[in-house]
Amino acid sequence: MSDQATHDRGATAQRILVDAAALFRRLGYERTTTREISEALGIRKASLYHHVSSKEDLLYEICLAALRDVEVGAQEAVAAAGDDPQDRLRAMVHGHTLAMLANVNFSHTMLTDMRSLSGERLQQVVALRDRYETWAEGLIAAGQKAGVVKSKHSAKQLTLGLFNMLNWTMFWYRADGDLTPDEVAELLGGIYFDGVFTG
Amino acid sequence: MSDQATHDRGATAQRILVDAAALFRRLGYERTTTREISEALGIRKASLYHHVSSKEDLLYEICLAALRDVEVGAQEAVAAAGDDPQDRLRAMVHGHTLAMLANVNFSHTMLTDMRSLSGERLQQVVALRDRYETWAEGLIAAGQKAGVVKSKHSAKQLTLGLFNMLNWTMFWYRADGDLTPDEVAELLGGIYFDGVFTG
DNA sequence: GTCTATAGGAGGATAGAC
DNA sequence: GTCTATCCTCCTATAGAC
Repeated sequence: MSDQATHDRGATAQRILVDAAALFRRLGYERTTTREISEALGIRKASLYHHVSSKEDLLYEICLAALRDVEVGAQEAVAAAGDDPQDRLRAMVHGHTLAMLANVNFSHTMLTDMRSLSGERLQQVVALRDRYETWAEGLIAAGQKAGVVKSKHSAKQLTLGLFNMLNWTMFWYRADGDLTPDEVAELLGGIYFDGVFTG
Repeated sequence: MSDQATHDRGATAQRILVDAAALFRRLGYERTTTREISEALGIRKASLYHHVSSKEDLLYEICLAALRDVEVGAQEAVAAAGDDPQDRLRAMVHGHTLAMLANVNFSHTMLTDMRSLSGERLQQVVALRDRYETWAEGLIAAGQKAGVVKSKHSAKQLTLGLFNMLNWTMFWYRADGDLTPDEVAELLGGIYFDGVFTG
């Protein structure tokens, strides 16, 4: 998790977020109890509330941190990639994947348990996600305009396909698995950009 | 839902599954209460238990039905496709996508809330899913052997990419949206097989 | 096959001492 | 900043009448 993510939080509050995200990924937000979170931290359940105002607050902070980290990771990679539309798209996939997998517990929680947020907070998280996806759609549209991305489908539809390819990864990625984050990015980008068929 | 899915269930029990799956997709399994399910059916909460032995039973039946429908849909499509490895892979994507979207509430619940099953039932559902994914991996491996699928990555890794591309669809697909199931299959297959870059 | 009533437990959150 | 004790609500599931 970036320092930026937590620059205004105490060290304990930050540990709570990290431990909670690990539990949320494993058990799901609704199934995880505040008692389990406190036990992971070695304190009593009531002590949590000195640092956090509610369980839903934890979810909210995790969603914001996850979205911000991926957005920053992808956009910095693209900014460093120069002007070539294909290079920019490859950089987006690489930056997105590395940021997502560096904090896979956060990304997983955000994508699958976002629905447990209530009212305004849900709308805010959805709006942030939509803003990011619209930015990605712009990269694809630029590629189409330059003639390097196929135009059989709209940029909107190709963006749906892009996030299909990227998002599901958190369900099977393991830090101790066969593939490094770089290799995952290379695999997914290779398929998305060039396909699996020869010729 | 296929008749096969439910040939040994009463009509009411089947309605309960359908209504429960719709609620589970919208709210999540853990958040959905038996009261909400019973209200969707127009009966009292206690009356549910005449048809179903527990809330978890509902989830279990939904997972089994979802897996079986997709597996049957994909395998029948492949059987009808003949011997060409590329045709067989295209048929798999088409059959899988149509079956998944025909019962998107079931597929969504299976893929996201499977983790709420306990013990033996979870293992059983995971084993069925793994069996299906291994079958799909075999189609890809056959394509590699025939030289029509790239061999830069292993069949296992290309299969991870395939289900990335397919599974996330249920998070955004809407029956009243822009795309028909056929168009979704064409979009996702087009990207997976041939990529989005020109040339 | 559906109902009313209730058991029995767990969950999130708070009060107030230390 | 952490603790013990407790409140209050809501949940799944069952009992037993109709």
